[in-house]
Amino acid sequence: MLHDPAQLDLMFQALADPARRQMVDRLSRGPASVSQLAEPLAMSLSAVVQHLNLLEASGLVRTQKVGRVRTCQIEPKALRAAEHWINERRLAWELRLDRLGDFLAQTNDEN
Amino acid sequence: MLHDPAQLDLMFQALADPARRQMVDRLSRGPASVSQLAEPLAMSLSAVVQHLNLLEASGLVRTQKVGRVRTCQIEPKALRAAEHWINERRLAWELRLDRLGDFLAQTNDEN
DNA sequence: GCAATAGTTAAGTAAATGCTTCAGTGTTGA
DNA sequence: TCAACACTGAAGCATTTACTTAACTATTGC
Repeated sequence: MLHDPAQLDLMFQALADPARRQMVDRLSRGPASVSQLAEPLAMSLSAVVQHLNLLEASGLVRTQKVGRVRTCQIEPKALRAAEHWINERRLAWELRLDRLGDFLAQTNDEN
Repeated sequence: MLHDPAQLDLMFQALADPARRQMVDRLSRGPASVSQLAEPLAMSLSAVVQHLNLLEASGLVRTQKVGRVRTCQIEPKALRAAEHWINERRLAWELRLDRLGDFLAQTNDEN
């Protein structure tokens, strides 16, 4: 489910913006309201809400509104999906290098 | 070096585009020339070169030109840096959840 | 030498992005 | 009840992005 390309697209796109990464960073230390997320950022609350909506659409953040405050938290599954994508590619490359190394070592032995 | 925010910015931005992720995916299976990278993509070679330049600027891909062909390969260190950023945030969150779980279990025991 | 190959560069353009301000809505506490 | 609070949504705008085409350079193989 989390591996469908469209969702992956939204996630990486969400992580591409420094303000949004800062928000994720803040949320990694615990839940926060929209205003709390906005506080360290040099932009209007409205802008923060727009970023937050993107983060939520990407699945990286989940929010729930109680009364007038919207509380946000990280969705670790989504983070794991992004992590996983990168990890698979890196591992593929590194395993390839290993096999190449083995091959070279082996052909060296044969001399 | 690889943890400076500007570089991280470039990397996540580079990964945000599906065409560029496809290029990284291709490169995870081994080095390729610009034309080889372009082949499965529905866009001009020129567009591919522009994507490639971004990937190189981000540090995710290293290229070297021999004669008239530019050969590209993945830079696993950069991938690891992106992976690491995500992993740290996710772990921070999950450890927090664990501590919270422990706390709740403990306060439950006391009843 | 010269045509084909492999890539590069510049200029232009349409669409997307990251804001802003302003005018709301619903909630809460005194 | 009513002002302050916590957000929300729409419109507008400047910038950036993801392309395109077209003209170009440098290599290679015959």
